[in-house]
Amino acid sequence: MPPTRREKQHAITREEIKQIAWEQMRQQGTAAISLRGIAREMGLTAPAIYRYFPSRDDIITALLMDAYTQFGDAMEAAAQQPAPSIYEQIVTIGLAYREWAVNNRIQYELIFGNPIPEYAAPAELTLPLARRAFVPLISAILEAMQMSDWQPKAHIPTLTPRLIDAMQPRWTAEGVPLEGVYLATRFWTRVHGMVTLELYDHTPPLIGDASEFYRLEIISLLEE
Amino acid sequence: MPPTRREKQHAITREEIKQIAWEQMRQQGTAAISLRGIAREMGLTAPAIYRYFPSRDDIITALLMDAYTQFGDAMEAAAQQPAPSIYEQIVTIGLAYREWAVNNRIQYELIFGNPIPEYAAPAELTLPLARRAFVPLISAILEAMQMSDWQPKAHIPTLTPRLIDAMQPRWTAEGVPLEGVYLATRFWTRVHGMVTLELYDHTPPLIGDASEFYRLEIISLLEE
DNA sequence: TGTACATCAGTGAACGCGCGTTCACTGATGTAC
DNA sequence: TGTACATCAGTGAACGCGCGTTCACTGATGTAC
Repeated sequence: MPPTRREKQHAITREEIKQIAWEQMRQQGTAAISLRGIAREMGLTAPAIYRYFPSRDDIITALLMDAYTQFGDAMEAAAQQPAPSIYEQIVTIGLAYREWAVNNRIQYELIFGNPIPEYAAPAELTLPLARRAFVPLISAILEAMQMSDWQPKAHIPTLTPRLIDAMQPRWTAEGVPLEGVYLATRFWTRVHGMVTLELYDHTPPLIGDASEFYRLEIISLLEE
Repeated sequence: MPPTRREKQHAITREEIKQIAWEQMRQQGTAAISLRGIAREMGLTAPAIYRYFPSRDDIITALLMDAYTQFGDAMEAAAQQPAPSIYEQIVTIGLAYREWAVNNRIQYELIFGNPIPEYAAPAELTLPLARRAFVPLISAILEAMQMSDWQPKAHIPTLTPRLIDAMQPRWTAEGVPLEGVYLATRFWTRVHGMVTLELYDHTPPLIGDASEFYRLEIISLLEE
C-alpha cells in the first residue's frame, strides 16, 4: 500500500530532525547532539521527538547509517566513472574519497573521528554499510594487482614473516592475496592521514593548497 | 627562595588533579572532563578545585601543554639517539612518533583529535610547544635532503605551479626549501593516518599487527 | 454525506541527574615577634 | 618558647543552566460505516 499523508509527513519530520541534528554537530562537534536542543530548534517540546525516534541514541545511529550510505554511494559512483585504465580508476576513487570528506566533513567525523561518549554503534547495522563503502577501492586494487605490468607491485615491501603470521588467519578464508590487503591498507591510511589533518586544519598552514597536495600524493602513491 | 611545604603540597595536589583528569578522558573521551567529577574522585567538594585552577578550561590547557611537552621530549630524545646514518635517524624518529602515540593515546587524542566543544586552546601557549615538537623531524629531513645520494629525492613529485604558488608565500621568508616542506608534510600525513586508524581500531582488524605494518611502511617511505 | 470512533502529534509538568561557578564561612597551618 | 595574626585549604549552600525520559493529557486528523 502507498504511504498515507500522515506517513509522508512523519517521514518528512524525521528527515527534518536529522538535518537539525547534523547542523548541531557541525556547530559544536559530533558529541554535542542533544534531543532537547533539536526540539528547541524545531519549536517543539522535547517529548515530541519521541514520536519519531525511540531515543537519542537511535538518532545518532540513523545519522551514522545515512553517513555510511552516502559515503558508499560516492565511492561506488567514483568506481563507475569510465577511466582509461585501472590505474586512473584508482586515482579517481582516491580523489572522490577526499572530495566526499571535504564536502561532508561532519559525516566523515562521525564515521572516523572520536567516538561519542556513552554511545556505541550497533555493529550489525553499520558494519555491512562500512564494508560496502570500501568494496570499490579494494576490488580496484585487486584488479590492478593482476596486471603484470603494474608498477606498484615492485614497491610493496616484502612482507615479513611476523606480518604474514598476523594477517594470514584473517584472510586465507577469503581468498584475498595478502599483498592486496597490504596495499589497500596503505592506500587508506595515507588518504585518511591527509584528509583528517586537512579537516582539522593542521596541514593547510603548511602547504596552502591541501587539494593540490592531495592530488600529487594520490598520483605518486601509484607511481611508486 | 625554596618552595615552602605548603607550596610543595599545592604542586602535588595540582598534579593529582591533572592525573585524575587524564583518567577521566581515558575512560570517556577527551570531551568528558568535568571539574565536579574530578572533585568527586578526590573526595573533595567542587569549589575546592578552584584553589588550584581558575577554571575548567585552565585544566584542559594545562593538560594540553603537558601533552605537547611530553610529545616534544619524545621527539627530541629520538633525534638524539645515535644513528649510523641520517636515513636511519628519520626511521627512528618515525618509530618514536608511533611509540609515543600508542603509549600516550589520550594525550595524542587531545592534541590531534576532535576539538573539545566550547574549548579553544590559547595559541600563544600551545603553538610554540607544537613547533618545538616538530623541529627534530623537519631538521632531519632537511639534513637528509642535502645529501646528493639520498634516494627519496628522485621520488618527490615535481611540484606543480599551483602548489608552488600556494606554498611560496609561507616559506620563502623562512629560507626552507619547498621540497623539504612537502616531504615533511608527506611524512607526517602518512604517519598520522596509520597512527589514528590504529588507535581507533580501524586497521588492526585488517592487518593484525599494526606495529609491524607501521615499521614496514616507515622503512618503505624512505626507500621510495 | 454525515457521524462515531480510533489514531496520532504534540503539550506541560515532573523526575533525577549533572554541570561550572560564586559566596560567605570554618578550621587548620604557617609566620612574625 | 609561647602568643597573635595572617594565610590558605576546603566546606556547604545556592544559582541558573542543560540533559534524556516518563506520563497523563488535549486536540486535530484520518477512517469506517
